[in-house]
Amino acid sequence: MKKQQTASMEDYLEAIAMLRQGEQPVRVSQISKALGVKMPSVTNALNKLAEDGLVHHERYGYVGLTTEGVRIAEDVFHRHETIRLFLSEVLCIDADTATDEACRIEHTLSATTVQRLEKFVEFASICPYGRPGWLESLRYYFKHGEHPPNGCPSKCKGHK
Amino acid sequence: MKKQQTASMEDYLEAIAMLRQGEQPVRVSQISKALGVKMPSVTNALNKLAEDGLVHHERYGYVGLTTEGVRIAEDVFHRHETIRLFLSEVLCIDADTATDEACRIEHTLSATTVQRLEKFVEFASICPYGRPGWLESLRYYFKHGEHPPNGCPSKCKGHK
DNA sequence: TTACATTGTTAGTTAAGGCTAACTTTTTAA
DNA sequence: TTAAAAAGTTAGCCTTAACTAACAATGTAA
Repeated sequence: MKKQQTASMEDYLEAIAMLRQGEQPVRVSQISKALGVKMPSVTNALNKLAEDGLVHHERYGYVGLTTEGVRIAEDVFHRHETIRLFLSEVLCIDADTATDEACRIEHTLSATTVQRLEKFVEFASICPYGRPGWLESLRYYFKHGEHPPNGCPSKCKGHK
Repeated sequence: MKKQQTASMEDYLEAIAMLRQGEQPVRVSQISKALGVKMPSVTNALNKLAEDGLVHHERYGYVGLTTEGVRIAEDVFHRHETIRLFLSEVLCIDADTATDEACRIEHTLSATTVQRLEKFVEFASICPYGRPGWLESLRYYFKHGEHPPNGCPSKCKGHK
């Protein structure tokens, strides 16, 4: 029953979950806009997802997620956010690119890798002594292609 | 002319480039084995790639890459290696999983992100004072879910 | 040098997932 | 309250990329 969904189907589930957060009930046209596909593609996808027990969708009516659908959507979204944060916070990729890229990678990363990335971002941001020196140093390295001349900036001591 | 190749076509180019490094001339059967697809799929792919000017392939004969084919294959391989190294060296993903995962992600990462990842791995490994303390600290964090009790281990001083 | 195994190709099928065109249902505004 | 607009669906088509079955070429061993 819990068959693995394709990247495309995961995108539909994720989009529905996002739209559900607004006050409006979710409609085919909204999903279409959100994903940049035409409405017939949405109808088609919803039929498949309904068969798999992940959405409910009455003809010409509203779209909703089943419990299992919510579970998967949240999982995808979690992967998305983890990747986006990593790209943005650690690799200093600009916000829009990071979001785009997260959308593509979120479907191909293993659970383990996502876990590690998550811990990594955590490690980088919840440092007990403020932003760790190595992260400053990394940014310097991104910019200049070499380590800072005097080693880490002052905060490295704090991190130690 | 330089039309963007699909993930699948990139895989074929990459596989051919790998096989070319052995002493044997590259054959359809080898590509088939290397990618885990049947021979007709290979023939089909080679026809497309030949049309795009990326491989040459005489019927019932050897397979080779054109200059442009080599360029793309090397680019894919470079992405692959960068990702694999990051997963393996920084996130401590085991070797086989890292390779598998790199195969999937290599097709979806932007050039910028690959560059940053590359610099990151470089930053982490070519530290002027030996393995940086924060990397040890990161591994501790992976294992125990929290920063090391006494801050970085001794090598952090070295890094600073 | 012929018979058989291996290798490669062709033709046709399937599945996913997009699209357009045409039709139906629902909503809205005159 | 009815006509037009908007929203949704259906049907049919296209592309990618795999597959099997059947056929063709090549290589090898008796």
